[in-house]
Amino acid sequence: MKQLDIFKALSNKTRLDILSWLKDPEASFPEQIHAGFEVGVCVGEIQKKAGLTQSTVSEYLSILQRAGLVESTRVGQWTYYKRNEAAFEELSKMIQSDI
Amino acid sequence: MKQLDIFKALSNKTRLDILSWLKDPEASFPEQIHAGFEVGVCVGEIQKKAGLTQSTVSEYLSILQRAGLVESTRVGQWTYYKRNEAAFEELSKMIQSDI
DNA sequence: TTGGAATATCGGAAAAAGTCGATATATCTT
DNA sequence: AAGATATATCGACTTTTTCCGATATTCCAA
Repeated sequence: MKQLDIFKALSNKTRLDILSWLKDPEASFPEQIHAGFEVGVCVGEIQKKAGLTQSTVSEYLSILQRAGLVESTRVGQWTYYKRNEAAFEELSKMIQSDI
Repeated sequence: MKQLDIFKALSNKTRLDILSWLKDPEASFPEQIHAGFEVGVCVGEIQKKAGLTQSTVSEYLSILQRAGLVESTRVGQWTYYKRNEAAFEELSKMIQSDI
């Protein structure tokens, strides 16, 4: 069930924080050297801000991605993650109609 | 954090089912003898439909209540639970603005 | 083509959630 | 007051989630 995966993905403080940071990357992260923020934010920056290990943050990002809440783009050795705003709109509507 | 409690409450298949049943009690439950559906549905009916033990369902309902998603009314020996629709509207908006 | 940097994946220990049966509490009936 | 019924709480066990360190993979640069 897809709903369930979304709610599980949102059931963790750090993952909620990450989503909120990605809402305004310019404000939440220092300048990125290798790409503009349009592509998203790379794992390393998110990891530093989260204060958890690299493996944990990588895992968290993939949980968010499997839930459809973020999208990733690989550019060279970096993977950039950004929010999938459409998913949040859908979620908002889904709560009004399906739940 | 309140958001987190809401998402945790929604991170369980049975609890999602209960919320959906409570959306249309007349359709989801046999007639209640001791009260109309305005007050909600009693724990026993929900338990039968969920197919889990009484203790588990009671616990689930209190998780939903702590998250603010349902409200309870005690009438005699029965506790009736119903949805708190305002909470779902708030949640829907919260997803659009806060998350 | 080798070394280094960024990310992903794997295996495991600890904490949390799911679920049960037994028991406690509250209320109704007689 | 006693027994019956509905619900809540407790203690235990199992499953899932959290989070780590170690290792694998991918890609870049010299």
